[in-house]
Amino acid sequence: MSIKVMLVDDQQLMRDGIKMLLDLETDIELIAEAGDGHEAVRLYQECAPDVVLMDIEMPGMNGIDATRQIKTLDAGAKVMVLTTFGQQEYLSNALLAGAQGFLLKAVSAEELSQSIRKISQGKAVLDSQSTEMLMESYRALSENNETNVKPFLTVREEQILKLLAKNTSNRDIADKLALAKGTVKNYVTQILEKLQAPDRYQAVRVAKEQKLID
Amino acid sequence: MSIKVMLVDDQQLMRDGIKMLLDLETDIELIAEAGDGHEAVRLYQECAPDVVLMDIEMPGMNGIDATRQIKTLDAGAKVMVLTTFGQQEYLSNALLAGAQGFLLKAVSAEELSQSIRKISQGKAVLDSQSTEMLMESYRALSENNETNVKPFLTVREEQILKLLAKNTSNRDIADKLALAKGTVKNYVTQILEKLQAPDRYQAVRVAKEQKLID
DNA sequence: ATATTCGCAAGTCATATGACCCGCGGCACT
DNA sequence: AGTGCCGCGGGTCATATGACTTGCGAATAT
Repeated sequence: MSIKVMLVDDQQLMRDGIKMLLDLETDIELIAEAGDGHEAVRLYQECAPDVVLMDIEMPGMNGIDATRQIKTLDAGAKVMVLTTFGQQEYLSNALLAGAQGFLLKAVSAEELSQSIRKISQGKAVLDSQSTEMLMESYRALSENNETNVKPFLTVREEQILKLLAKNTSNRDIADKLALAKGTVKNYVTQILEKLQAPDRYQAVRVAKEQKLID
Repeated sequence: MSIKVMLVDDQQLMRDGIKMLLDLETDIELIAEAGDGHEAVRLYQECAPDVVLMDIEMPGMNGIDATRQIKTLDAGAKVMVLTTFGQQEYLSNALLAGAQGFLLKAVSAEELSQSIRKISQGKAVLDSQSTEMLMESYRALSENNETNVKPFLTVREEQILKLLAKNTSNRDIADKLALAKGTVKNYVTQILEKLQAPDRYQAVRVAKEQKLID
């Protein structure tokens, strides 16, 4: 049983070239072609290909939006984005749209067919350059991620956290510290955010775990 | 010129196995072996290998810390982490420690030697399963990342941004809007954060690009 | 002419406030 | 009993303030 592939690209020449390459592979069958996003979505429903090769820059609907729509229609769809330019933004958008694969058109024919086989088995596919970019982005994001950088509370926040641990109401905390009730609520919200807790009770639990109090 | 590889793993058997595999490759030369992190760091400086194959779970210093140290000594070091278990945490830590490669020991001999060649050329290497995990993590992080969800300004912020665009000083903005100077500064800071700009001038530039003003 | 100091603009951070929303329990009206 | 309204606690958000830091240029001292 050969792998059924749909090819989406606005350039006829590119489509023809890829068609030629895939013709050489006995286990890969090109069953549909589309020239823009709308056509791609329509044809996907009609042909149910195993793998979609998706260009990004296209007139009408672009490849990212098309990918999103196809993934909405069929969460199991396997979409490999295939693009000339490896901007970080393209990669990011492709992944967020749900693509499992992302290749630059600079890849060799051999690499393309191997990648099609991989993605058809449900594996994720990324070329080296994009892997590098993704790693970089991941590092940058991790470092910025507030869950990593905000575990510590200010003096006021700690005061209030201690009262929370004694099950004190906002009203009572406000009286004790001579603050407006709204102010206390605000601090509680801050604490919840910093401790990644959904409410005051969980916050106290987390704080105890992390030895911030008691 | 063959690729000089250092192998770090606490299990003798694993080292011997990999040695055998690499012996079959004429362009890959195993020049050093270490059984824990400390030895790895020491030997790295002595032997200056092109590529380090690094296990994670080891007695004494683990592979993650060793990777971090090696990358501190030599930012251009090429470290490929090679591990039995593909936990998300291992992958994340390896990347944050600076590894360019991450492979599960489930890979084939063929894949290992190909990966060594790739990483020696400065390319990033990830096996399919880890690629999948990294994509997932990236998606999760991106969604939580406040830089993506906060492009919009409040009424006050917009007011102030417009004045910034006219090159107004904090003092003058404060007078015009009947606010304390500190308040204005605070709004400016918020705007900078939301627009991802380092200062007021860049903020205005970004705002114009994104059609938020003018 | 150079070094020092002073002041100011910009920016960061903790603090503070109230408007608003949501869910829930009690209470009145039917 | 059912329905609807009220009050209240909890939580989020925009707003507001001033203490503190830093970089820079102008004034002053050497």
